[in-house]
Amino acid sequence: MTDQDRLTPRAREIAAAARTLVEEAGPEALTMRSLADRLGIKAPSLYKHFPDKSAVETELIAQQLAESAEAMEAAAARAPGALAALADAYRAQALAHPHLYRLATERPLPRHALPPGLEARAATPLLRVCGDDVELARAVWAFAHGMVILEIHGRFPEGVDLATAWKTGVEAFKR
Amino acid sequence: MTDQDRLTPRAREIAAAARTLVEEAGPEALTMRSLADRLGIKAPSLYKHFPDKSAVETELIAQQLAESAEAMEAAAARAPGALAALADAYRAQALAHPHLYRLATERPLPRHALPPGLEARAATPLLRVCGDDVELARAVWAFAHGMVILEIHGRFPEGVDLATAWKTGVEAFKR
DNA sequence: AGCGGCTGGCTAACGCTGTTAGCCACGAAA
DNA sequence: TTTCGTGGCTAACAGCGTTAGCCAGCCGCT
Repeated sequence: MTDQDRLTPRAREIAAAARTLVEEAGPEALTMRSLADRLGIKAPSLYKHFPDKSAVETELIAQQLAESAEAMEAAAARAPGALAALADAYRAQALAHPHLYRLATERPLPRHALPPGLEARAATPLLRVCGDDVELARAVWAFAHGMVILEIHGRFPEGVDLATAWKTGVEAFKR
Repeated sequence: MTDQDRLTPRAREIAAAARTLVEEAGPEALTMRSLADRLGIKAPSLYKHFPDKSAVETELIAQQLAESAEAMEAAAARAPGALAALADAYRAQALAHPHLYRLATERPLPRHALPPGLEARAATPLLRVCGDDVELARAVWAFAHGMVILEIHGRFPEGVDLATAWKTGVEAFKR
């Protein structure tokens, strides 16, 4: 299911503008008025295309999830069985879209409004590389998410070598 | 440095009310008006005690950091060298105050406004148990934060056994 | 005893937010 | 040709953080 299936063309334009807004200035900068401005219309007109603001956000969350899944699948195809490659792909995709990653991550998942199967798809490559050990996969996921989100929020001391911490973590989980 | 040193008595009352508000209904529920209501005053009066809303939040962040540090120190004293004990303490403290944990965690740290040394104090017990290996400590911290924050946001499937995932992670990092 | 000034309240207001109600112009279809 | 859905619009509301300006009470000083 692509966005073609669930979004009208105009809604797709709006989502694209919303995405630019978020990627440029963060989730807080996504306002119905600023979004409308960017499209040359007024805020209330947006409600002809999305029921409310959270529906716009949900669309962006779905995009981020799908693109993260794609990145993981590509990494798994490129280097089968390599946890390090998966970790690199996860990190790279997240840091390429830090604001989108925050949006997709720092709230409860709107599961009911997400394309069915998307969540599972995003999890599959890691699960496979963990030999279908779900407990291990959860631990690795927590590690990766923790590394990314702490880096995005600048919680590590400035200018530290995070590559080494990633390596340390990946090695620890490798057996 | 306790809050006695940097807060007037009235400011401490306000911070306490703010904390109740956050713990009961989450960071989004902390409004200057709802906070004033709870104290029986009007919102603008709050500005006689705090320069702005973020200063109130910073005080709560400092409390959370200090209490997390205390929990870690106690665990380290109780079971010296035991990573698992530290992990348990971290998890328990965070899940006992999930809203406060989010507040303290899901934004850049207001380092300049925090009591000096607090950040380092919070990090020390883990660093010690990692044999002063900062890279390892960062990886473990990322894992623990990831586990907590994913659980708080309900990102794991419902009703799964997170204790096992914690154990898996802790074992992996134990060498 | 009287007075000055600080402390901590107050009301009114501004510009921002999401959202709604209701109106209207246009294009396609019957 | 008429009807109707589509997608704009304005006006408005309640709630947000925040500022300006006012005033009552109290503390300490002369």
